[in-house]
Amino acid sequence: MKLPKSFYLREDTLLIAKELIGKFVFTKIDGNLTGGMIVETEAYIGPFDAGSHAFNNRKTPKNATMFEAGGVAYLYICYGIHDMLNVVTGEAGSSHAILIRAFEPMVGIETMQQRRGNVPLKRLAKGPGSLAKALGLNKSFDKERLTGDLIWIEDQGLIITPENIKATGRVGLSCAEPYFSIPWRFCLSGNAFVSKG
DNA sequence: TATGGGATTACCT
DNA sequence: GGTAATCCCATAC
Repeated sequence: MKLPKSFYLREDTLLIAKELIGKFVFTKIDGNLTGGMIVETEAYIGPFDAGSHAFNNRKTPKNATMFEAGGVAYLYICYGIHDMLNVVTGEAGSSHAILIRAFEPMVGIETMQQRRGNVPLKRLAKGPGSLAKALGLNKSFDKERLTGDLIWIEDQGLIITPENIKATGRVGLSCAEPYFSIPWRFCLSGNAFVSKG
């Protein structure tokens, strides 16, 4: 079943980030259904997190989407090249978000390979930039609802036990401690599609 | 109006 | 394992 808006509106973003492991993310763009099982996420707790765009409640036109109520997508361009898919969580104004870093391809693999340039299956959606590209997403999908028919996340009843979720420091940040090594990255232990570690 | 940096990836050795 | 590619936008002048 498609996750309802209430799933995203909760304030416990770290819990949601863990719960997203083993869920299924899909997009349907130009009639092409693509997606797979989420195996890696990172939490960004806006106001209290120097690694977040919204640290100290810093609000700009660029990150305004993070201040929306939960249940929308926040797409951000990094290094001018890579689009990244985030899930906004919490009530309006919380500025919490979760970066989807990797999924295991399941549906529409041919379409995703065309978008990615026929890279091997193992690299299809490994890493946030690759993932967004495989799903056909870019900044024009910023602020798109996750409860509509364009981008959504499903619970397919898969149970992931806590022992199978590994928490580590986040990747790619250049911010100061303790934010650099705080374990707010979650991945499915031993899964071959996790981007790192 | 000018400038610097960024939640990365891919390719070369 | 190291490094170049690449471009939007927030900040400063």
